[in-house]
Amino acid sequence: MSKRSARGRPAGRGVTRDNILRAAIDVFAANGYAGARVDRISKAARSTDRMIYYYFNSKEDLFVVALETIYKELGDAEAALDLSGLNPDEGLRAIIRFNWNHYLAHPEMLALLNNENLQQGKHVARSKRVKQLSFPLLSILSKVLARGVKEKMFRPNIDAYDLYIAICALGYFYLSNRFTLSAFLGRTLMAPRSLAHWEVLIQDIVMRFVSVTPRATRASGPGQCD
Amino acid sequence: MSKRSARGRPAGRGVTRDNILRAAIDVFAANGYAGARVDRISKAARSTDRMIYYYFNSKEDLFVVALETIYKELGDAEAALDLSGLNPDEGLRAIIRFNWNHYLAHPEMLALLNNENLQQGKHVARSKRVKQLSFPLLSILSKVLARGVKEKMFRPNIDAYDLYIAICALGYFYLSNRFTLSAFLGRTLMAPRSLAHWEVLIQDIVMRFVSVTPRATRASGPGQCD
DNA sequence: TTTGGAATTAAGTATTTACTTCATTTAATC
DNA sequence: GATTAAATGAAGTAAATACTTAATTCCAAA
Repeated sequence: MSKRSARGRPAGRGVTRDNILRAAIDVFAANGYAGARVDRISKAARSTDRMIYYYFNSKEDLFVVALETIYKELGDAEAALDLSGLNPDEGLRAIIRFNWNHYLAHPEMLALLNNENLQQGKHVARSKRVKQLSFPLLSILSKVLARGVKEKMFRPNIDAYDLYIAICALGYFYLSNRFTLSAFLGRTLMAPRSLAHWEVLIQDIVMRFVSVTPRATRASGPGQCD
Repeated sequence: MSKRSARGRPAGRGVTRDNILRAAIDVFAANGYAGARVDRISKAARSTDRMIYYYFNSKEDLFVVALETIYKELGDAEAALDLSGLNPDEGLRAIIRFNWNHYLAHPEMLALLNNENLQQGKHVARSKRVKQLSFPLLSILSKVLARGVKEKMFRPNIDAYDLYIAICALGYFYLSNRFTLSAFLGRTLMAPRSLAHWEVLIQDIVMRFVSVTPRATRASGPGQCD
């Protein structure tokens, strides 16, 4: 229990700021905007309340930056996605898996977005930085779709936006609503087998929707694992 | 602006209690559990803080009852669903539409469930009353599925739970995340045309998934309306 | 070596918030 | 009409909470 006697400028530049931001994402995700307490954030960041107002202006501004951060991380992850060398079928499957795995790896994102929607998106609407971010996945999806249509693998007239929303929905809802779903269905949803099963199922549903010929879908019985 | 001078037992039995409960559902839905203020609930109910603690023990207990209430209303609506005389295809479509329209008609439900999931389902887990409620839709879905398989319209080995989650996901996410989705996609999602389009799309996606022969799906271009 | 400013600590403050105490009033019952 | 208990009003209270004021320390450039 070493007493932190350091003052002035102990940590490297911006380290405190980043600690606060990370702590804020966690605490906001765990407690919601209104439920998150400023002093809990500062404690989790091993800093003080004052520093929050020093680096960010207010609790609300901090929340906006937290939102922007997770959006930026999504955009970065999308940009790193490489689909070259995949045919439309495998390309689309890769997109679906990417989406699913990003949600799985970033539960804070789901929580923050849920919060933002509970507040009717008032922060996203205001944030200019979010609007400036780029999210390549949608255009990647568009191209894969078009390629699949050209190669007669996918049906024409499928809207990329619609498809994107459907892909997100199937993954997001399963994870975001796992607690009420679990209670409701009396089923465990987070076991590795269950997760792997759902990952396959999402792909099957989407591929069946876009494909011209309903190719033999993989087994869909519960508990499928790799 | 009649000044309410009444005291004692002015309103009919249980009216105040019900006013509070309705107000609580609204305020919890609009602000989240932590963001909801007791005095805002009492004001919205045209009552006083005191009455909240008289009829419900605490803010938390009130939230639990609010949850139980919206769950009960879902169960009741499900019980009123009549699918007799429909073939499996139309039966499943009716189930999907019912789900979608229930979400659409009860936005408070989505908000409350989101909240509950943000709190990791701690209230649903505790509530005995929720566990005692009956939700007939799942068994209805099971039967429709089985009938469809028997009549060679649906593929075998489709899990009813999986299908139920998928149906919920496609509707729930679209509505629950409409604000961030709107900002993200730069699209209006709540226009009547958009809603009608999505209602059709959900059905197409699900029917394509379960059907043995991918019958001609209805037009999927954006902006479909009846 | 001096110094200006960035970073940090300590200690508030005014307000809000969930919840209570206690007296009071009305409706039903005898 | 008296009695009783359910229902309500008025006015608090102690704890939390978002945010400030102000003093202090360390780093880096001049």
